[in-house]
Amino acid sequence: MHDHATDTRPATLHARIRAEVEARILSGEWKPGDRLPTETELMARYGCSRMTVNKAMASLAATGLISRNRRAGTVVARPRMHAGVLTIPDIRADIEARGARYGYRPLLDEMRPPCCVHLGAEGHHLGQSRFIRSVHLADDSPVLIEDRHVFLDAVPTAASADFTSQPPGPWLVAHVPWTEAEHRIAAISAEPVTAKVLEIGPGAPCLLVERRTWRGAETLTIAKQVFRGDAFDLTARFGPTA
Amino acid sequence: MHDHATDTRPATLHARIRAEVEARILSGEWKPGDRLPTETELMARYGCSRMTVNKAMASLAATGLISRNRRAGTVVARPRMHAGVLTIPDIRADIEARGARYGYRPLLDEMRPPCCVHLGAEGHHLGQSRFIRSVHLADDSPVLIEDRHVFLDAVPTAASADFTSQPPGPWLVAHVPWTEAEHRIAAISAEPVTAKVLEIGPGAPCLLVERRTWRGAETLTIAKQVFRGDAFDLTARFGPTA
DNA sequence: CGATCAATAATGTATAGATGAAATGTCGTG
DNA sequence: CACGACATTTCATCTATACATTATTGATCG
Repeated sequence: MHDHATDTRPATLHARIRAEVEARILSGEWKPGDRLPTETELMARYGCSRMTVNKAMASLAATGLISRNRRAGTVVARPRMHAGVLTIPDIRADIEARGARYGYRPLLDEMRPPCCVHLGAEGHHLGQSRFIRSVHLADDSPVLIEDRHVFLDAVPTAASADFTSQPPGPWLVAHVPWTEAEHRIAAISAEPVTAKVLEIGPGAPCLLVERRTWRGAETLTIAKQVFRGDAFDLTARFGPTA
Repeated sequence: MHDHATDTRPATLHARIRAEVEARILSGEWKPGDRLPTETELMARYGCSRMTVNKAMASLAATGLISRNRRAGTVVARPRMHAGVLTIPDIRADIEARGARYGYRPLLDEMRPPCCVHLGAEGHHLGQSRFIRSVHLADDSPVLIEDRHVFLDAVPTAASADFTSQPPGPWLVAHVPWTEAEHRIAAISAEPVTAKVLEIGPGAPCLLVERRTWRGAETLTIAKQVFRGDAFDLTARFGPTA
């Protein structure tokens, strides 16, 4: 019951320092842009040498969690998702890159009690969520239906966020750092209702993307997106760490 | 002659060491499984302290390019898609995970002159390639058609590889380290010919995956895969570096 | 001949101090 | 008052050294 967060593994000193700093950032105690203690301060706090602190911080900088600058100090990096690893599908950028006008229209926005969310065999309890169903448009024609749950236990600030003009996706990546994400991608036939909303023939091919994002063991959000197959494709790029 | 590989920017000493070792691995000079010099040897070669060498090697180990063991030394890691960052779709594992029997049948295997490959607006010259068209089966029913180019300038050993019983995908990930990959994923309607091979109705939804892989600036391989939409979905998971 | 165990060689971790580079602050001059 | 030169602070890196850890190696012993 004490497994505070998975497990604190103080294997080595610099690993412990790294883990603690990381925990504070992921917990939100140190927010993006915040300056964190100087190496000298941490050195004093942990009673170790600067090299040890340096190793921990260099490691965090390598993964992109923090950003270090000479003299300017070390700050928590804003949660860009890349780390050079992945370009998450940014619908708006994608649409505008094709020269089309992006549009967003929320259809539904309601609170869902915990019981409403049941998926997978996992007994994981997912708390109360805010559920947003929305349509994304390119030049006024709908290209994507999105059903999204944002779990308020993990992201309490989402309760008061305004999703009438801004879709929840960009808001989340801008405000909430995550540690893990899973995408499930499939090709499906459009169901009649879906087809009507997307203005395509029934049975037309659609791209289904189910995305789930975690911070540590907590599920942050689950999204189910249905794209018009003829209007959209995903690209994911994996590159060097640089 | 000076831009040996992109650019050697010896910003710092350990970065330079890291870059040089990395270059030798990616160039194929040091192959997976090879033991590379000990820290003491590198220390002598670069005329620096062991800590500096250690920093470079630790960094490489963190990204998964090399594997380090006490006493046993450091070896070039076999190119798993490392770092737990991405689970590349392994068709065979996926099929067998569902309890089905995996099958592979090559349909075509020929050399293609350089001129045959033309894609994108890029003027990049892609050399001679080996082209393999194949079908992957689950319990003897076809689920995937794959068209693959392997570029022999970048992967000369592929010229003599045996792709009659083993698909080129697994062979490549086992033998060739890559630095960059791009996936383009779309939902399409099956064309009549494709539908016939996949034993589905014409117009049925299919998942199209176009994958392109680089090592540095060189294109290694381009694959176009058409999955039966009802039989398959992709999952990609991005997780912590641990 | 084979199992056991100690020597050894490699990496992993840590400390302390020196040096370098860059942004900030201060002071002096036009 | 404005602007440039210098000093200061602070972080980044490198060196040198020491000890810890661990798997291989090889010698010893049953």
